[in-house]
Amino acid sequence: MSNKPKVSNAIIRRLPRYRRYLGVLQNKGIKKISSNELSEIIGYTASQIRQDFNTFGEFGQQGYGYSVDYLYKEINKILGLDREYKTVIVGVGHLGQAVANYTYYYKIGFNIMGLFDINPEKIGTTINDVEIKAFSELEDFCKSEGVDIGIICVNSEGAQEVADKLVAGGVKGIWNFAPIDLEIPKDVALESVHLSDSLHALSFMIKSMNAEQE
Amino acid sequence: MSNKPKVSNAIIRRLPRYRRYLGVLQNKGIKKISSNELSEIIGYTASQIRQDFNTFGEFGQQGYGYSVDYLYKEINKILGLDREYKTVIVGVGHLGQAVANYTYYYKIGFNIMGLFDINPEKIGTTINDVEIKAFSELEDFCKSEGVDIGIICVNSEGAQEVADKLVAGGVKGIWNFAPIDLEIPKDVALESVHLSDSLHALSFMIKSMNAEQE
DNA sequence: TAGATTGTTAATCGATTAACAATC
DNA sequence: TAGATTGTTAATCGATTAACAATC
Repeated sequence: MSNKPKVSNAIIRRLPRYRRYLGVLQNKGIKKISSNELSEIIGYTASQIRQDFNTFGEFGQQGYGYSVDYLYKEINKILGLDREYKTVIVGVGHLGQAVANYTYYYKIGFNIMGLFDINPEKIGTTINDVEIKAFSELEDFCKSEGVDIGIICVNSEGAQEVADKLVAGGVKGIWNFAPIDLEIPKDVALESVHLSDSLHALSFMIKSMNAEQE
Repeated sequence: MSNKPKVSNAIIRRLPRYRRYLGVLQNKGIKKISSNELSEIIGYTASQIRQDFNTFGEFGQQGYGYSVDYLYKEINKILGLDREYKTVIVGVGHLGQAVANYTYYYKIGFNIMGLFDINPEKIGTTINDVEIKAFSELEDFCKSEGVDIGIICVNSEGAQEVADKLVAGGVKGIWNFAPIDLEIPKDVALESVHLSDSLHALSFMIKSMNAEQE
């Protein structure tokens, strides 16, 4: 067991954002950036940026700043994006298809090995050359293919059952879009996108802003 | 100008979750719940739950607990869900359609008044009886219909332009699914769902868990 | 009334910011 | 070298938790 200090959730949420901004800088051909310059565009304090990076190592050079290319590569490594993942999508409604096309389009190392649904009319058809299979085959498929990540795009009623099959199939992480908090073993990573929660937070913010103007 | 203390982001993110759990309790026919019982199922400490609620008022009764029905209704009010919102969706790809069907299906006060796209083949067709219109009509439509919320489901290249039109059209909030941080006036609420950031956070968590087992 | 549980103040904890020595 | 900027320690701030008086 390693004794790395646990990385706070706050930092975990900022890391992909750093990556995103560094990607933009890289595309612009910018070669170096200081914590102060990055602070200007990303909105975190320079101090926080340096603290965040130094949680994982020393990526800068005193008097100079950070090399964009190097830092981008290092953050990719930190995020575990220096490898590929085998994924399956369960539930091929609009959301499932959106996610399927999304990961397909961006080709970023999350490869869709299989699509699963319970609708007999969908089973056997394909999306981006990947065939839609019956839900009953999910667990065996995950085992035989060595699937890393299960993406849940079914409704809240079916989501826990899907999660159970994915866990039984040996996935290491679940990306959940059903509006429910899944129960899974603590050695399986879980990331939920609760769209309704997000919309309700927006509703709250709109209300708060109106209240301020009174 | 009201002098309500600004509600922290941490609380804003917990509120929809309280609502969700209270909805489940309500469906189960449960009439009262104590902060301790709620703590058991939602995972926050009882102390935090009481603190959160008391940010907005006194909703409980000493010696008894909280009435599920009453608390649910009050949290709805706090979130601004005691009214309806007029929305438009810009970008009717799979994600836009997923969101359209989602809000349509749950019928929760976010009414889709219009759908917009730049693809001439889609313009004129309908989804759930709502016609897809040309992007060029967006601003005028928002003004004339009094649209409250704009939902951005276009790619990152077009997103800022869409946001500008929505703001010009007078929307009060933007729900953004493009993987970019939009620049909008500070009196317009912005909630972004960065799917790629979410997926990358999952990747990080998977990596961290593997590291722990070493 | 007695027991239970809230509302609220006080204490603790963790995250953010500031400061500055190290060093390129 | 001198100036700039990181890496890192110290100070501050805010959020969470604990404790308990109020009260139903």
